[in-house]
Amino acid sequence: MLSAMGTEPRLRIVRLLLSAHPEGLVVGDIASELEIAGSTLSHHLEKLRNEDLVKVRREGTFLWYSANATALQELLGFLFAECCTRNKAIEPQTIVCCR
Amino acid sequence: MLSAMGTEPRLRIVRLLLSAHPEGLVVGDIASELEIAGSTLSHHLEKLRNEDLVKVRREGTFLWYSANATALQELLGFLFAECCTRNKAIEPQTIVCCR
DNA sequence: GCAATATTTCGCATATGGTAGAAATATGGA
DNA sequence: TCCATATTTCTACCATATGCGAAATATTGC
Repeated sequence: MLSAMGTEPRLRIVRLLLSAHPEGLVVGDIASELEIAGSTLSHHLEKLRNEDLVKVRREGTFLWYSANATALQELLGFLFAECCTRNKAIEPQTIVCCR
Repeated sequence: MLSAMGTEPRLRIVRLLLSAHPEGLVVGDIASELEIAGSTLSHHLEKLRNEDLVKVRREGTFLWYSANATALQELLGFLFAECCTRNKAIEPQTIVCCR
């Protein structure tokens, strides 16, 4: 997952999808918004799909991509555990300000 | 940072350093623990250094590498903001169980 | 079935990344 | 100064990743 989000184009895609959460966006709209060629975008979406970071649903000829909150939660949970729980490298409060 | 931690060898390095936090480890010990050739390890450590994910201090002929908590905090904070604050894709409680 | 639109797959050029041996550098001590 | 040890730099090789145009596939409506 880190690797999949570790390139500028794909991080931009994920951020864009998050900002349109939970509906997501149609491929064409992602392409025009981020100015990525269709074939290139399709390639990146495949990688995100492989890591389950995005979900797809078809609506007619359109494919709606959306961020997969569950996967992001897993990733965030893993990092949080590594840094704050399993080891005490970071204080939880420095990240989350939940009461 | 995502990219720097997005390869198996480097994620292993970071996790190992976290488990030895805050003292960290000497390069040679990282190499033998993870069974990575010295030159390869040096290459990975450079990438982690470039992203400020690790800190180094010299002690005689030894270099002690340690995880940079501040950088990890930034990364975690960014992801948390993207998923939980800026957008409401994830509920904070699902990650952190702080009272 | 055919046209129109959306998206993916293919093919290719180029670039970047990982690995590791050998040589170079750095440090401390005799 | 010279030696021993730790680590990095150099160099090369191979695999994988990126980007994109063109062609292929999928879906709907007529």
